[in-house]
Amino acid sequence: MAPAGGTTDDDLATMSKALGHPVRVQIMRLLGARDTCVTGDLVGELPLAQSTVSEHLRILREAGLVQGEIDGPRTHYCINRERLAAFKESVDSL
Amino acid sequence: MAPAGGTTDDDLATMSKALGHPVRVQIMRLLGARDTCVTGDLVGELPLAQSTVSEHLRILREAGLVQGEIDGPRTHYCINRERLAAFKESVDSL
DNA sequence: AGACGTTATCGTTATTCGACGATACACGAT
DNA sequence: ATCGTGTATCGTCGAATAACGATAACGTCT
Repeated sequence: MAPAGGTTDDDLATMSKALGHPVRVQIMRLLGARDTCVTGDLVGELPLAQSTVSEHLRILREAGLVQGEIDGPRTHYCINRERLAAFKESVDSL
Repeated sequence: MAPAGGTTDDDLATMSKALGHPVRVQIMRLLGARDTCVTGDLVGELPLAQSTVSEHLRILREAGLVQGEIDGPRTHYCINRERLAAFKESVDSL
């Protein structure tokens, strides 16, 4: 089975797992709406501790769904469009 | 945010979580290739105990991605196309 | 250099997951 | 009714997850 868009089934599982938490879905929606935002903004939108939000961002980042760019003292997060597209393609292949 | 295809973000998270394991992705592929198959067939294809496979099927079933039809002593599993389509739609909306 | 603001990491705790073997359940056949 | 076959469920154990507070790391400003 040729993996779609250079994405293996393990990648599909990893990215699915990352999306397998309501808060992380919400974070993706927030990032999609604003295109980019700082960690603190997300903390303000969510009823969670700063460290917890940071953890969720780490999981999304390690799955490749999101990328963070350090900008001085803060970090700008945005959706990794390329990876997200690859994920959609993998899901479509099911 | 209007949920796509009657699917909430929680549903999206639940289904993503169900797909968040390589074995379950593989099961979906197997079911997709054969259209339907009996639990025993899947056990034969996977290096896992029967009870473990049954557990994975339960998770996929509870997430709605798969449905099992009892046929005498065995159970035929097949992909729930409707729910899978709703899932794809939800993913596309990200 | 020192203080502040922002974010990531660490340590902890309760909960959930993944895998297995053993067992119970349901059905068809004898 | 009993046996055998195929599945699901239960109990258990180790590993991973989710959440938090506390703390460390990094940049910026004075």
